[in-house]
Amino acid sequence: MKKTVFVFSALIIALLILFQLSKYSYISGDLSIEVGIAVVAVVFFIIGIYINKRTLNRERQVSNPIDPEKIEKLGISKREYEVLLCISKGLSNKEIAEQLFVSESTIKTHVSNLLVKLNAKRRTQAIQNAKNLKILAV
Amino acid sequence: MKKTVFVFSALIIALLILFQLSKYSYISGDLSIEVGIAVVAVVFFIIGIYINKRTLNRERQVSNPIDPEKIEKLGISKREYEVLLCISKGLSNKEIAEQLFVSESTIKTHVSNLLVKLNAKRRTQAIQNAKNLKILAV
DNA sequence: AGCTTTTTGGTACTTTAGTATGAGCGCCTT
DNA sequence: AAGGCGCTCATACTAAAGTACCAAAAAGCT
Repeated sequence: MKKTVFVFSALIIALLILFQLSKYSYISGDLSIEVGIAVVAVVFFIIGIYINKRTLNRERQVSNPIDPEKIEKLGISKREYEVLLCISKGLSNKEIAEQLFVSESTIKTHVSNLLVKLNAKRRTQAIQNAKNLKILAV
Repeated sequence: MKKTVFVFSALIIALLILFQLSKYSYISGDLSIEVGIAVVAVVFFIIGIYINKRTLNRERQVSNPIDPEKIEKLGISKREYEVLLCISKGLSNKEIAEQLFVSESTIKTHVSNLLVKLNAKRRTQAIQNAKNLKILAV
């Protein structure tokens, strides 16, 4: 927010400077009005692109956030979420066990708990539900 | 492409008109230079936003297309692709069979073929690979 | 320290997934 | 008409996945 205020202040100052420049150039006659207008046009063209890009990027981030609060609300623990990430990568229980340095039994327990918490019957469904709940990147 | 050319032509014409307007207003004195510049600024600001939005939208579409050619290239048949879609929805073989009005054996055959074609060991991995190959919406 | 939650692990079992193989049927192409 | 391809289905099997229940460390909290 502070940044936005700063940028807009700079913009207004720049505009005023341009106004003054155009006046001086008109009086002194060493710069044509067309050049001044062209400068203004280019500057604001770039500003338009810049601001729009920032806005759209923000929208894009907002449209696909992973929501830590929702994870907590579902009672999914840290370790369980790690397992969920591995499942979404397409790993088997054994592979997950190797990657997290625990036994396959442990992973099975985690997965079983995850399925209950995500209200799913299978791991593939768990992935889908998790994405709908915004706790996994789509 | 035609559209782009048309838009840019219109822009150049508009700019020329603005130039002439500013000259006339300067001569006749009934419009200040500042107003002219302000108009140019606003117009190009809007143009900047418009063009940028179009470009970003195009990028967004390009960044996530499902590529029918790639499906064909992998030798995935129409029916197999239907099964793949069901898998990505998190359905079990039995549920897919019911939805497509065939036996579970048939689905198993399709899935087995899909795993080979997608170079996957499990259905969850098949989903991931398919997304990486741009044949499933991310 | 005492209590709770998390993480870990096991056994025993059921269900689902996946493989291998064979086979019949319809459609299209040569 | 014959061969190729896609779709269908079955059997028999192996391998994963998932359930139920229990239990003991480990970590966090008050």
